[in-house]
Amino acid sequence: MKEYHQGENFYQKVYTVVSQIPLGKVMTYGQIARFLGYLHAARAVGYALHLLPHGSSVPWQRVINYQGKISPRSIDFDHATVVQRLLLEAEGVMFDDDDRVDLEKYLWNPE
DNA sequence: CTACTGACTGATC
DNA sequence: TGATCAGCCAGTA
Repeated sequence: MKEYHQGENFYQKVYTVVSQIPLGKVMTYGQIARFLGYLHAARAVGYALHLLPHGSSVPWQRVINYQGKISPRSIDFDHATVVQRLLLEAEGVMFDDDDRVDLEKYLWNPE
């Protein structure tokens, strides 16, 4: 039996990886997907985080896109994106003039 | 089961 | 360097 859609297992893996991102470090959606064995499941990773409730112990703010920028989710109510940047800055992550972070410096590579 | 969407990425223009 | 198109995975209609 093939198990193409991992379902909740996939989400759990995403949460587990994100939870292991050290403070002051960040990861990209694609990197997480590849780490889990999915080469192009970056969108699914973002979906998993989007389902994450507030108050969760998962540091969702440390997950950004490959450009090093925070992905906009709602043009109408993007308060979360602002909060995400503030949280990262509070952790020591510096944003440049283009609102991007230096992935070469802050990207965390899981073992 | 098919179609569309979404916190993405990589290739092309 | 910046915008556009297509591909991929999971979820919902």
